[in-house]
Amino acid sequence: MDHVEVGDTKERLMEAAGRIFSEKGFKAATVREICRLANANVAAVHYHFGDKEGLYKSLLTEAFEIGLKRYPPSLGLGPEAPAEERLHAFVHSFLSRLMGGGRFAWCGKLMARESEEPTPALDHMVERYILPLSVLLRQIVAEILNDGTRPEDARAFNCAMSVVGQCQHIFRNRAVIDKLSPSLKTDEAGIAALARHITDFSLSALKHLPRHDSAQA
Amino acid sequence: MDHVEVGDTKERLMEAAGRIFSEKGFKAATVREICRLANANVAAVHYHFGDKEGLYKSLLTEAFEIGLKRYPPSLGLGPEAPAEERLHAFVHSFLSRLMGGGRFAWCGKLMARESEEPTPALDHMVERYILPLSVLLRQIVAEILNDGTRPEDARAFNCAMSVVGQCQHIFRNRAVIDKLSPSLKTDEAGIAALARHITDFSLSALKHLPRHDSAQA
Amino acid sequence: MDHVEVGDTKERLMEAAGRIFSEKGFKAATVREICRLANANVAAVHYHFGDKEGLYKSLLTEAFEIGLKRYPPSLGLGPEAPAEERLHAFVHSFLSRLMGGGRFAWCGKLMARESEEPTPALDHMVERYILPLSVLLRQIVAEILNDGTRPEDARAFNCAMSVVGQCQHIFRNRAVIDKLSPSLKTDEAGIAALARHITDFSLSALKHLPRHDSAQA
Amino acid sequence: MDHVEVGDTKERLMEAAGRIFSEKGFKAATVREICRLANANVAAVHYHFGDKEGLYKSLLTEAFEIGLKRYPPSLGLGPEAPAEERLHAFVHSFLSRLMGGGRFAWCGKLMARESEEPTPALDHMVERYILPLSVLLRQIVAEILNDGTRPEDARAFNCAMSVVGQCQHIFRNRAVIDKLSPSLKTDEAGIAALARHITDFSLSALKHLPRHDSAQA
DNA sequence: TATGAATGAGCCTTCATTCAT
DNA sequence: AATGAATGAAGGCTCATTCAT
Repeated sequence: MDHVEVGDTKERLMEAAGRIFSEKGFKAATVREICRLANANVAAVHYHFGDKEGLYKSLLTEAFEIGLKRYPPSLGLGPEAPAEERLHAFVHSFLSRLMGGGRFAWCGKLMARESEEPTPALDHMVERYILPLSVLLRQIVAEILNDGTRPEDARAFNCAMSVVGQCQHIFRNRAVIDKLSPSLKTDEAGIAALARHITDFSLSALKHLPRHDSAQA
Repeated sequence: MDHVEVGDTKERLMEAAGRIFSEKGFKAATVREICRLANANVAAVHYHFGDKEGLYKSLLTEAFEIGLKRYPPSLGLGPEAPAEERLHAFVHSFLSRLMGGGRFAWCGKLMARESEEPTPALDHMVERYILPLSVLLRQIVAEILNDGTRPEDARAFNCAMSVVGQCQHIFRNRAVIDKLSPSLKTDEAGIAALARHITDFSLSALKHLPRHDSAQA
Repeated sequence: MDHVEVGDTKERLMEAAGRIFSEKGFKAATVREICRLANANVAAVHYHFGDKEGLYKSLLTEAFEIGLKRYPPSLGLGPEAPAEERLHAFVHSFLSRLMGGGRFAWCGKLMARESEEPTPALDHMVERYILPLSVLLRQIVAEILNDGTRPEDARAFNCAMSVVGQCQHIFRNRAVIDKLSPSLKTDEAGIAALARHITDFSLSALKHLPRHDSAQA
Repeated sequence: MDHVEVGDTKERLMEAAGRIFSEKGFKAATVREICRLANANVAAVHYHFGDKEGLYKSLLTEAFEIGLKRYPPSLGLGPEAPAEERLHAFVHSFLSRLMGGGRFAWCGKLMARESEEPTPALDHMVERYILPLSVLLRQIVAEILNDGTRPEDARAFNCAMSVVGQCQHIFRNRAVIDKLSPSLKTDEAGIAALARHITDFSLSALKHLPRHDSAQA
């Protein structure tokens, strides 16, 4: 990875910051490294974004905005599509955001990082982006459960966590998984296969989940 | 949290480092902060452990050793116990290691951190601790699937990932979950409830998973 | 204090620079702050004045020019007026330049600053403005002494320093004086009272100063 | 001026900081420059004093402490000595503190600087050191006035300001005075001569000051 | 065994200045 | 005549580490 070369300084800075922040986190990333990658002067960060945190905040908003536009959680399906297909779309898009390569590969990674090591910017992100995603998934889950569970019930929330947890797992444990199962690929086909498995696993679980699930909260 | 006060300097250092490293990660943690918490001199780290990384490595081994001793994945069950119960034990112990409080609360957290941001020490940890855990879980899973799947098959591996992913999820997304569902507790009872849900969800999935699962690898 | 709003860019820049430089000194003042106050672009300074020092130099000349025009050391008195009154005028105008408010409040302050932390521009200021002031005061002093002392004698010089020193004192020790004597005002009436005291003190001294004043130089 | 070479690092740092701060003021002085002069590492400042401001505060206290010990305002005279002599001692010691050379030449300069550009540390300095000096001088002045004026009266305060103002003047206007009167020396003899003049001027003033001095507050 | 002191590298930030338009 | 963008140097500060005792 040598230089980001497209766009004006501000764009190059965001692209570079996206890569670095998503890989190392806010603290461990350095402005110098970002600027080196963006082929820009250190002072440019402070001119365009005020300070390191300002750059991070701008980036975080863009990350959600771009990430959700590029891989929308419905993948084009309307709300009238079968819940099973909508679940698959949710899982597939979620995985793609996290694992996908290309120009905006950092978006999903940054979203995930912010969730694990929150900064003061998290509050707004939850309200604006994450809550709607959570609601959507709980609606799908409740529909599949088909046992009277409502999206706002703890039962639906727990199941939604089970789905999302599976999606994040490979992203969060990349190094370990590469060692345990070196042949597991994460190219487009690999992602598709993973999405298929997670969807199947979750569908199978939801369709037969015993009603006495003693969920709290 | 003011000072660690038990044991000699070396022990206090490890206890303190456990707390700090597990909360902030290797890079963001500072030797000074650890020493302040341990009520020790900055130079003590380098005397006892060579350098910051040496301290981290010593700690990591201890983390797995202590963590797995305190919450063994079988929770006392023998290999002859029903697979359903052994799955529950695996999940419950996993959650306890990550979320549990008390004297060695940092062990599980540190194990998880190392998996997400690997250091050169990871290789050894995988061989010595993680691989056996993975094998154990895949055996349980294969037994529950009961469709000819062997522990070393990709099908079992994927299902094992589905289980572990659910377990890690709440730990990795603490801040977001606290906002989405503020009433969700993680005390002992809360952990037990979560373990019940994850076990039920996974059992339900495994018992009805269609055979054509097109897993790769 | 928000923005300077009168005049074209160059004028606004000088007005703003006057306020900032006179309050903070050359080094501590920043071009950015001046431009913000002048509602002008950072580059404007370098366009109009070459660099920060160029702006300062232009300003310094203006400061003396405007300051001495606004509060001339004679306050309108002719050379035929009694020496006592001319001394009072000198003291009063000096104090007004330093402490007075209003549109050009910065002029006197800047003159005093330059005297304390000289820049290369000082030489010219001394020749053009300060020396004539010094001569004027020494003439007044010599006339009051009325013991054969000539304006160019060390005796007259020392007495002139005594007068000027009293005038500058309150300006230079504002913060301390405010604490020692919080009720001391520096509005127009306060300045007048101070001028009265300094004049009385100095007149009393000059009229009875013993002849054997062993002044050097 | 190359290096400060006596004492351990902390002492060298304070000596060097004394010189630099007293010459340039808090803002314009740089930690790097101080450390270069002290032949110490930049980090040493932060180790011994926390930060730049901590160094300055430590220094300021020392400045008053050392300065007043080296040149006590009474110069050894007891309170029973004639007021005229005590005034001379006050003036002479004040001048010596400001203009004197030698090992601790910076003490008086730093005291004066703090008075002109106050930092948050000023409050304490006023209470602890400056107020007693002010009281002492006002007692002397009131005694010389011998017209019923008490030390706490505005009349005494104004006269005290007149004395102190004369003392500070040469220090604050060094560059200008050097140009107006190049032959004026500030070696020990020069300081003594100046002290004699200021004392004579002030005594002459105080002894004949008209009673109607319309001083305010 | 343990520690107060010291160090050099690197951090984020701010500065006066210049460039291209 | 004026400006938004960009720059290299320098600012204070913190870091992990080492030294001398």
